[in-house]
Amino acid sequence: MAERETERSVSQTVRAQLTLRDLILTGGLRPGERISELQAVEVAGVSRTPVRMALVRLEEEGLLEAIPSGGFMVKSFSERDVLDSIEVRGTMEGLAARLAAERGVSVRDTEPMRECLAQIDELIAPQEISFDAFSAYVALNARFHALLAELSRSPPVIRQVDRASALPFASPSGFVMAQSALPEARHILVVAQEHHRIVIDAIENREGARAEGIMREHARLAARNLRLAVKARGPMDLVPAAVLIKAST
Amino acid sequence: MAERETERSVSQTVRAQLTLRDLILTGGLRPGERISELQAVEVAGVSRTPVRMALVRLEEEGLLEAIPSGGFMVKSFSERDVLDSIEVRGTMEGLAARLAAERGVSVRDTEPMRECLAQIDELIAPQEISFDAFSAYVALNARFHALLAELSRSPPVIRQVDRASALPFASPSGFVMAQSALPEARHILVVAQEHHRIVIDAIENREGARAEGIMREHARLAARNLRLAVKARGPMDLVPAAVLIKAST
DNA sequence: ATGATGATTTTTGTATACAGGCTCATTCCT
DNA sequence: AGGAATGAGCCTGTATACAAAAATCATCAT
Repeated sequence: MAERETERSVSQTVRAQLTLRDLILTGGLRPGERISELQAVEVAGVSRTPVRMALVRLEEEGLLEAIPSGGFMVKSFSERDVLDSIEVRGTMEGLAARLAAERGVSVRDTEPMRECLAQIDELIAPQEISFDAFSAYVALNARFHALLAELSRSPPVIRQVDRASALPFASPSGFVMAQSALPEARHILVVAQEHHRIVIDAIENREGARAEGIMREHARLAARNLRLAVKARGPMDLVPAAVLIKAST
Repeated sequence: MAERETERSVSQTVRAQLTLRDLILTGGLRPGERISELQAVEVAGVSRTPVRMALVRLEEEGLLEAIPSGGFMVKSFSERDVLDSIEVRGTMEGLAARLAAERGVSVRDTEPMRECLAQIDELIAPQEISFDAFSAYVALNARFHALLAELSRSPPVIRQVDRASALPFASPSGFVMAQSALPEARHILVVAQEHHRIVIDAIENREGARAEGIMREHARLAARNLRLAVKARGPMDLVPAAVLIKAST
């Protein structure tokens, strides 16, 4: 009953996973809190089997932690954990970029990325960037990073990049919305775009070290955004999974 | 019935996971072959629920691949995939070493690693290394690498290192047994031990770049072992999951 | 008042039954 | 003879029932 049209064809497991993930990310469950399967069943509106499946998937995603005596609890992250997760993602993207550069790519491969680049250019051209433009940037940025990983042409590398980007706050666009309220917003986006441009240039010129280095630095932009957002004490509601980040001790 | 004493207390899920993993790694299932749950139930001797759980876990481990229409198949890897997986592992271990170096460690932290070092020294001292000594090396080497990851004191980094090492042929000791039959065997072990020594030295001296670089190079030793083993066309039976590696096209 | 112990109650782990979908083989039509 | 359609069998996804283990609460003893 009350099943939404949009979710009608997907499996119960996926539906439960989406529902529970959303619940965790919006703070419906407190970090450290044990997730009762029965409770999850009520929320998701499916039976225990797909709920259990969803919990396992969310654990591998990094949002949940297995309790030794059984069951799962919501994971909590220190600010340091978040910064390290970003560093891990940057390291993996650096590897992807380096391999792409070392192994060479055709102009045909980088074409869709250049398209992304151009579209982002348009978005950040005006002096004042609208909230909607930030949203559009998030999608475009995610696409750019996905394409970059694929440029490595290495399934194992792509897989690991994806896993490193799974945590909402570690993902390439994790803190973009958070910075939308910051005065430094446009500046950071301009710098990020410069990074995008450089990594493509480096890859096309087969400069592996340069490509790797710029992607690592690029990820650290997200780290800087986090620190700025924390210091400003305002835009944190805009960062996904902010509720999972426990106050620094 | 016929339940082994050693496996009596573990959960059915873990038992199924161990059984199926072993079956895959020893070639009981061919790469690309669909794993029937019913068939897995017979093999593991438990019901479908824990089998299904085990299959999901083996998928995240990287041994299985989900089939879009449902179910799982045994994953197959090209030689390039294996080499890339090793590179991923080396990159993550490099990150762990760099962070350890940059953030500093106490002598108390590196003490157990120095113990490992000393024990390995004893093992590889004789000119001829026995098969048993190789086995002992595998355990000691695994312990050293685990300790190194922990030196980063970063749960996200440790987690990602572990995931990168999960594939048998990507693990730090993946190709050690394979090289036991190689003439270059002792030489490689001596060089590997030198790497171990250097990474500790670098970390203690807070030389982040050096620590990172040496761990990357250290992982490439495994890559070299693979190539040697493939060329020699003999010791491949000793490498775990060799059956998953499809002949290079 | 505090700690321990035991019973109750909830929760998770496991097994199994059922239904829908997919695969494959057979057959029929062109 | 080749291809498409149809049907049967099997397989996976889901729900639910049952049992064992864990957590909680109350009661009793110190």
